[in-house]
Amino acid sequence: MAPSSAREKIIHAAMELFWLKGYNSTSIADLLSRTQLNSGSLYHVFPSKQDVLIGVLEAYRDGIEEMLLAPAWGEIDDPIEKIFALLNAYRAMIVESDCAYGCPIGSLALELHEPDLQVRELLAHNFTKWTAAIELCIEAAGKRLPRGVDKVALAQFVLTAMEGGVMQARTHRDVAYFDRTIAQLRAHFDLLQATAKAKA
Amino acid sequence: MAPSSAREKIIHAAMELFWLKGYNSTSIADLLSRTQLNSGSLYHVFPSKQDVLIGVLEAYRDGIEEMLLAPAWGEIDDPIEKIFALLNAYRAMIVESDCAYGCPIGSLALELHEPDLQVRELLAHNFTKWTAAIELCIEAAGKRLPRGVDKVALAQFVLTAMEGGVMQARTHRDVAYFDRTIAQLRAHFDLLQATAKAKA
DNA sequence: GTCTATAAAAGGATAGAC
DNA sequence: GTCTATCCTTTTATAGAC
Repeated sequence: MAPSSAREKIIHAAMELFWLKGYNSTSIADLLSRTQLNSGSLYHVFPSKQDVLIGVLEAYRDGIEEMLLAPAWGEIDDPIEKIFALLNAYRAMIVESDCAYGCPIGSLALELHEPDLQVRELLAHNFTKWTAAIELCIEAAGKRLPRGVDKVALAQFVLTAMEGGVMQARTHRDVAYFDRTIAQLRAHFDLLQATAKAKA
Repeated sequence: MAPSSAREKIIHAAMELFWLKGYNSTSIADLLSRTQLNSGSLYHVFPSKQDVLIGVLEAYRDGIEEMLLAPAWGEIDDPIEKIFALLNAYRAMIVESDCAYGCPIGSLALELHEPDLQVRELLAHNFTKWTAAIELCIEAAGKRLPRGVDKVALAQFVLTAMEGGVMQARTHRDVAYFDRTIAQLRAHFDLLQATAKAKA
């Protein structure tokens, strides 16, 4: 599990430090001290700090199934429960961090005010992969949800609920803000399912 | 309308620059050049950069009615339409900024990873005043919403939808992401109203 | 309360030997 | 690919005259 190459060490450290401190507040010196590497090694692999950021965003993008979805879903089969199990995984991270948790992608998306096109597209792609996974659950729920429901919009709404709930829980340092958001989302799904049933 | 005192000039400039560039990416030099002041004047009023931040957050907190709610609501009386009129005001800011708009409070809440207690409480207070205004609308909607609805949770859910919608619209540089989020929130309110009506 | 000059440190990045 | 040393800029903040 210990990262081997210099590249892996740096990406590993940067994923953690960008998450804990943010991009601008993480210095190259922070990355070097954390990895026990020297600047020559870092700059040999990453010509600039932004290239580290790109590597981090690619790692999140490529690891979403293995790092996030698979652990959250375990043996859960029910597609709607998979959605709420994913949200519950975020809840666990909030609690574990004493409510300081922030979504690494969401935080970077708001911290970086004038990102290069490549960075912005990687942020967007991370969101798209996340919502695509939710869309598959919504598809799989089939007739339990109303016929005319906008599946894309509903999947994005789940992401909205996660991001908004995480932001408020973090700001208030109180997981109840997350819980109330998720309870509302659950109510929304329940109402949709009741609607689908009534029309059937 | 032109700010008079040094303090007002700095707060005015900082509100704009923190919003456009973020807190860490706005330097004291940026504030000085924007205000045409010298460092002596700034540090006479604000002993540190963080004190400027505190002043900015206080200004947002104290200006929420006049700067945000009053313009958004104009002559709208219907309490539920007031909620969506406020969200529509955010939509206008998104469009006006070519989808680079970020909520100034939400962006700061995610950019600042280890804020002082005073800063964090000001961020939280800004959110609380926002959701309190929504809560009043929900109260005013009275029996149009179901009896047992959690008004606090629903008001926070409106903030969640705004923040999540803004985040996605900005990241994808496409207002449609905001629109889809708000459409889902509208559907949620419609379902709640239908429920209230059916039980009446 | 505002001016100019400057300290003191941190930041990203580079050079050239090995 | 990695090492050490260092350049150059930016940044926050201070000093002391006016």
